[in-house]
Amino acid sequence: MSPKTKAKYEARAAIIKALAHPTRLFIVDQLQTRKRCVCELTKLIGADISTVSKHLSVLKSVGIVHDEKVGQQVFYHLKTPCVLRFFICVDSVVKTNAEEQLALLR
Amino acid sequence: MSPKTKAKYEARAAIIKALAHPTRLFIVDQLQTRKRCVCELTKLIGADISTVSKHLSVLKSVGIVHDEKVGQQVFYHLKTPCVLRFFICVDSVVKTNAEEQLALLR
DNA sequence: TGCCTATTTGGCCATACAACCAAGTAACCA
DNA sequence: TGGTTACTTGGTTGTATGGCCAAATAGGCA
Repeated sequence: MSPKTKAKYEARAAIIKALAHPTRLFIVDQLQTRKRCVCELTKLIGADISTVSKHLSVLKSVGIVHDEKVGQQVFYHLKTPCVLRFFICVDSVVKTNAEEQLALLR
Repeated sequence: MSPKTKAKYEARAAIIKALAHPTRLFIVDQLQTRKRCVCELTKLIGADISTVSKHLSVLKSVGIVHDEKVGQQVFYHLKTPCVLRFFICVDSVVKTNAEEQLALLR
């Protein structure tokens, strides 16, 4: 693989890597409808606020979300809603796997 | 997050995690046109064959690729081509990031 | 059968990740 | 100004990942 090709796939992988965590996928899904502050996401997720803050900074660093400070709160919103389309494909893979698993039991 | 919700996002994350590596993204891209054996992919990638084999097993374990043994060779093919659509969105994120980076320099 | 080729698996090591707690920063309010 | 709330950052620890080498497995051919 040439250095140029390698760099291309590394750039892509960095974005996908940022999505490759259940909590971050949940966050992306929650931001689908509206922007939310860290405190709200923390309540929904049920982890330490520092953990949630770090997940958000991962998503922000690759440009998937954007943040906006309003008073003492920081609101995050989805910058690239196209990532939501991932779910459609991913869910179809999950479903196919489950069906194949079932078929094996017959 | 309820246990059920958590399980849903964990299942999704497992699929995305399998894609979150430059070499595996390259493999998926290469399988877009036709199935290929491990040896061919190994040449294209330029890593140890054991490394490539492990990457393929990661993709296989989550149901993104399928393998088929023909003689001494094992051919892998893309089982869920919808993952190729990820690239469109991901590349747009990469491009936007680059543009914003440029804008900062002005 | 015995060798050769293709691939997988196990072992090892270095690095990266995710979680929590604790400490630091920033904005608002009394 | 001093306290409170909201958030981020640093530190630590355990676990997962990715790479290579070496060994094991499997199919084909002499």
